[in-house]
Amino acid sequence: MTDKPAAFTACGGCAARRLNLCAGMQRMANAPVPASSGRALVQSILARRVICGPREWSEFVYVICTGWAMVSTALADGRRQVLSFLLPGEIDSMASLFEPRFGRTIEAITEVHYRKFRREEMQNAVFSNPDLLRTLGELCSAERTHADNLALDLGRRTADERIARLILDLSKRLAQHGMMDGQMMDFPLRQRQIADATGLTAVHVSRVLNEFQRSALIRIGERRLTILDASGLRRLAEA
Amino acid sequence: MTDKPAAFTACGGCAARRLNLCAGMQRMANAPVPASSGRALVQSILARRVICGPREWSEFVYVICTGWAMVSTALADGRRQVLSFLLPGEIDSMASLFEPRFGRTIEAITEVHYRKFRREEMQNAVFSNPDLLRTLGELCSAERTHADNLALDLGRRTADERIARLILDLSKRLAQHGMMDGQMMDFPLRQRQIADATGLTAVHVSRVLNEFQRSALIRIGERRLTILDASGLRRLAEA
DNA sequence: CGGATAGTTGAGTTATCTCAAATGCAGTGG
DNA sequence: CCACTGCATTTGAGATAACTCAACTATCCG
Repeated sequence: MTDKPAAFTACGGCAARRLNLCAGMQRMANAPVPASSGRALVQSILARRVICGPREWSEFVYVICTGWAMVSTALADGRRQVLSFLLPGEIDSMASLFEPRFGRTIEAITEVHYRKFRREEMQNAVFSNPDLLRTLGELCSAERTHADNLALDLGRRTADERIARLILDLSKRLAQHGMMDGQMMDFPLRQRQIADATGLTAVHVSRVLNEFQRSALIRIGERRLTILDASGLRRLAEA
Repeated sequence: MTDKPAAFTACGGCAARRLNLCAGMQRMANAPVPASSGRALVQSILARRVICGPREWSEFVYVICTGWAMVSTALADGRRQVLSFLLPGEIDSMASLFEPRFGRTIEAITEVHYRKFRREEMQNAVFSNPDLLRTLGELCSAERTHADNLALDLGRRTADERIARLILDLSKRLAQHGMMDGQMMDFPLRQRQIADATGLTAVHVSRVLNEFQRSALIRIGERRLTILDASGLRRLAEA
């Protein structure tokens, strides 16, 4: 829970596109903390810690600055569905700009630096700036597309397809952030988390991932993933 | 494709809540067509017809006035996922207020009367009225909740749970529209459509539905559904 | 170093799917 | 009005993708 303005250089430069906070909002993310807000709004949190719990009424909107986070919902009996992984510059949902989002948990996957904006201030900023308003629309639209694809994945695609698509989606988003090292990327996800994102079990994820490695599609190790055969992977995913 | 202002009385009175267009927008739905728009914006369409195709660039936002419609995405090989069923007063997605929604098909399930608003006019109306703006936020939030639940259903719930929940969700929404007749409701859905909404096959939907009937939870016939044992159904759904 | 967490692998199970045939029902055209 | 065609539903039988359980190993973290 320390102030770390230095950490923000990481989100300054990237040309965010899809679920990301685009230019306008990124500017906000990097802006100095408004004098009006009486507390430091920049936070850092350890891997695996909860950033915002499902029953927490929060007056803040959270923006990831560095690291990976995830958003999930869960059932009383422990079944859990990951709704999205958040990369730097991303927000848990446009909807949280309007109302606190009950039932969703945001947690850190790696160590995360994030920034909290008072919902009200953020709303005012957005609604008073036509530029930001347009951005809002685009993000809303992108978010909807993401939700649609998730439903299509979970409802209609096979395990292989879902996992291939997850890998490709992450690599694409990381590339947009300039976070790909050739075909290699950071890959801090646990198989359990992949399972909860794809509606599978961890055991099955393990089998599929190993099958992918045996077929020389990808290579995983040291918490990093290399795409060896992008077109093969895409063929699997596009089905 | 005829003008049918009379049809709108049906959407005038209901206290819309979740995905519905609430008070403010309902007022818009019932307002006279702006003189500026050079064509009749009220349409009627037969059951099973497509209202807006997946590749169609539409400058309109569609609001259902009477009847049931559905929104879906599909894969090239025919696999299809229904994203939501639309009841009177509902809009396909808040996001369509900002951008045309490619990849989604809106089709009529029953005969449908719907209204088209020019996206731009609707945007202007919403952004110039703080009341509508608040409504927008609520709807955005409700829509996100719906999407989250859909993912949780498809990824983590059993067939029985999904189907029980679909029935309860529809009955709840119909009740909000004053469209329940005691425990009885219109139920124009084909099993194929239920299957595509729940990520199952039509054959399996048939089995589950019959099992529900054998257990005296529900009763289906004549395109109507009666909930015989609401608490039993809820117990199944809540898992 | 030691305990906890994460990943692998095998064997057996099951929810759901596929295929297929039989029946019902609705709309069409003669 | 009826035969005809096409869709929707039901039901059975068998197949399979993904799951569960369980044991083992590897990796991480304090």
